[in-house]
Amino acid sequence: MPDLLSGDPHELDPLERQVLAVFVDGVRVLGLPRSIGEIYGLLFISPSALALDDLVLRLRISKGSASQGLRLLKNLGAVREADGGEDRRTYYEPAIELKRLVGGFIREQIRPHLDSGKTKIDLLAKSARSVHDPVRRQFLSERVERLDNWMSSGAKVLPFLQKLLGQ
Amino acid sequence: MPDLLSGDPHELDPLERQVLAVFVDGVRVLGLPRSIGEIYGLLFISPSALALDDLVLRLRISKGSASQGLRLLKNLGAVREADGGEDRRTYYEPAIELKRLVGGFIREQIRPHLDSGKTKIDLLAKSARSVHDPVRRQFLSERVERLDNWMSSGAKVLPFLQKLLGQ
DNA sequence: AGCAAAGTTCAATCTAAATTGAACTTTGCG
DNA sequence: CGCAAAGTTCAATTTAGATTGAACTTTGCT
Repeated sequence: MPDLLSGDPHELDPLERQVLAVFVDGVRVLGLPRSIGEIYGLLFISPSALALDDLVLRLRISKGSASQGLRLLKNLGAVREADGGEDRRTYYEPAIELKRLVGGFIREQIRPHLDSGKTKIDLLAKSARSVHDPVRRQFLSERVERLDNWMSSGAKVLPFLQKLLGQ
Repeated sequence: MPDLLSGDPHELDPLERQVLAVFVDGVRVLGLPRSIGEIYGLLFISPSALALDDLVLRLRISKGSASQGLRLLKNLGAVREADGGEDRRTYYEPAIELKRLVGGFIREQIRPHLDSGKTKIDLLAKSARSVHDPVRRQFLSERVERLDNWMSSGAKVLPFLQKLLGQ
């Protein structure tokens, strides 16, 4: 006799779908792929920690995706291994303190770009200084300096952001 | 007799290429396409305003791309039409005040997402309240409330961001 | 008005990045 | 140890979204 409500015990219920949609949207704004939003979203709305297989089954994504997604989320500090667990699987639970999420994102996704940007701009400044035409050199130097100021402002603002979002 | 230095008078010089690379990278972090970085970057490093055709010629992008890119940049307040100009073309120049760039980005790219997120979360809260199992309802309500708090924090932080980056 | 240059639109195409899945490595139980 | 379950890796595939280009509209000069 078939299940009265849904053909698959792993199927997500409507509320879970709604939550996933919010997170899929959220991570897209941050430039992260859909699967990341789905994984974090499901962990976020699940009352108990989940193993990789649970994600594969319930989200219908591949083991590869789940594995890579969990790694990224661990690196961001957005997910941690739950201690305990009966079997030998690793169970994951979401970090739900905004402070931690923001901190991880800044550390992993923002800072590296700021740093490599700073390097490129330093090189640019050098190139600009060695331009022969003095009018052009002057103009370029001004623009490069402005670029440099933007970077500094960005770097200065991050600690404030963290403080403001720290709980 | 061929040109001694480069086959094409429109070709970008190495310094211009470096600048474009910085902007292409920069806009990618913000989730915007490469062409946007190229267009803004070229305007940023050009001593005079440029017309759509200049962008097409120098960046070797299509008229369509240039037109759409300029529209987006105008909407962001990152580019404005230069007044004057000899012919009937429209010439564009970059907005170079960080305040303006940040403001436009927040208004066009961040706020809409925060707003639609808020809406979705309100719906979620409703769904959560109508869950029958009291244990599950309690859990869901807590999580949804947390989500709501995140949104509020995000909304509250934007004015500070603007203030900190203003000037 | 008539015309050509300027600019816009959007379906078709291309491309970069996400996802898959099968082969592989690791883990730890019996 | 030997084995199966768990997890990882990465080349191949798929997909989302950026770009193109040709048809179209708009603009303003003579």
